[in-house]
Amino acid sequence: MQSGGGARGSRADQADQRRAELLEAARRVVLERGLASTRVADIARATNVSGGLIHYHFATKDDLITEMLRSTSESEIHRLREIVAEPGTAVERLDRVLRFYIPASRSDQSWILWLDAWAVGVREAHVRVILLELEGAWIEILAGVITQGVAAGEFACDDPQGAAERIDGMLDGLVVRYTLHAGNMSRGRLLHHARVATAREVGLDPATFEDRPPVSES
Amino acid sequence: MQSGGGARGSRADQADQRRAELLEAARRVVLERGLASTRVADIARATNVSGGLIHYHFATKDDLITEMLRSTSESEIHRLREIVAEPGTAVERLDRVLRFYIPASRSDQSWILWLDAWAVGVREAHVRVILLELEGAWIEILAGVITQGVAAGEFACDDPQGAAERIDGMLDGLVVRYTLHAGNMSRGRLLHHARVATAREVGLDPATFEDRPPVSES
DNA sequence: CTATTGACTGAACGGCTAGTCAGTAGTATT
DNA sequence: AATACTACTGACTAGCCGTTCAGTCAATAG
Repeated sequence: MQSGGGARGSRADQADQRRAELLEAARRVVLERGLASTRVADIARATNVSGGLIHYHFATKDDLITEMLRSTSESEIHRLREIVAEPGTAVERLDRVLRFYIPASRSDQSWILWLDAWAVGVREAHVRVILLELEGAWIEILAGVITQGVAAGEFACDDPQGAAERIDGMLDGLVVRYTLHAGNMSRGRLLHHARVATAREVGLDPATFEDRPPVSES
Repeated sequence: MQSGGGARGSRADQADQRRAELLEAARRVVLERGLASTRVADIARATNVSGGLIHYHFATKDDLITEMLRSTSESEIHRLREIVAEPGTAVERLDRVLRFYIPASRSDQSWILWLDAWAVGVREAHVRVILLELEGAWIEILAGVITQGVAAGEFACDDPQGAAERIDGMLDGLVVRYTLHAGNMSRGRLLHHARVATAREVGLDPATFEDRPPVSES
């Protein structure tokens, strides 16, 4: 006689909702204060909840943080897959991926999370797994778009996997520079670098990317 | 205790030597345990010294860590400058820089330090300054070699600064991948990527780098 | 010689924080 | 209505860790 109807007020739903709320709060707090300075009490305060409740839903702080990283990674991968699935030429879809990679502005701090996670991932295998999945998805999707572009005759590239790894690596490194020293690397310059290097990898004139109209028009 | 070999007996020298010893121990311990898990007591133990002595030479733990990062960065920059100063064609010197960038083996963990430092640098400006100097030196030196190669007629590149930024970024990103998931990125593949992308940036056939006979390196 | 300074020790302090637990209120079950 | 269960609270605890400090010993100065 379980209340299988799944009404919004059911206890199972309430618990799931609270868990999601705590994960989201954890993400916000970690972005704001950094992983090393984030306390369980900070996350509790950000949710207007007692400290004890955190440990009712998550056995340890590590569990909470790890699940937060996992859910963030999964949602990034999901959005990325949506973005490449949208219609367009391979050039358009590839450029969309590049623009999605790069923080929209200085206030977009989502990359800070991964800088923190890299440092933790060096020591903790379960975090490393999440990072590997995220980076693997990026490379796989980049390689897929390139392969499709080659098949469509848009690109010339005899090693799409290698090209994807190089592009992904370059973006990672440049975003670090952008995140850490925004004064020395504007978003425009970052995007320019991404497009120049990508154009070379797929055998196009860099202007092909640069000159694309910013939004659909006409 | 021991008063060294005679000339090094003075108290000022003793203090300097102890400071250097503590910095070096701090570096070893941080590489081994990670920045977040490094305790003052760990560094004291690694030096066979009391915990109190650390604070006799360094006001706070942060001071010690920051100075350790600074001295490590400075010595890396110094070695890098030596490497480019050695004679050879621009191709040879550029390839030497690439090989110096990439960890010699899995046991070369020096990059772990910078992964930790990136995460800290997001929050702390004095660490960020050190990172900016280090990355700036790399880019400046890469751009210098490329410019010289262009002048010598070896390279074709109309934007050496941009090329250096892209190469530096790609190396950073790929080394992260190598450090975190060595199973997915061998040193050979990393070096291959570096050479392919660099060759494209300076207008050479990638085989130019690949086919060079292995030169004894430091 | 005595006085002073500098390097160093080891114990102790105090602030901080992850995790615990007994209790409460509200909801589903019988 | 009585019972059982679930989400939640807030006070508490245990232990970690940076920092301090009184005191020791050797080297140097006067």
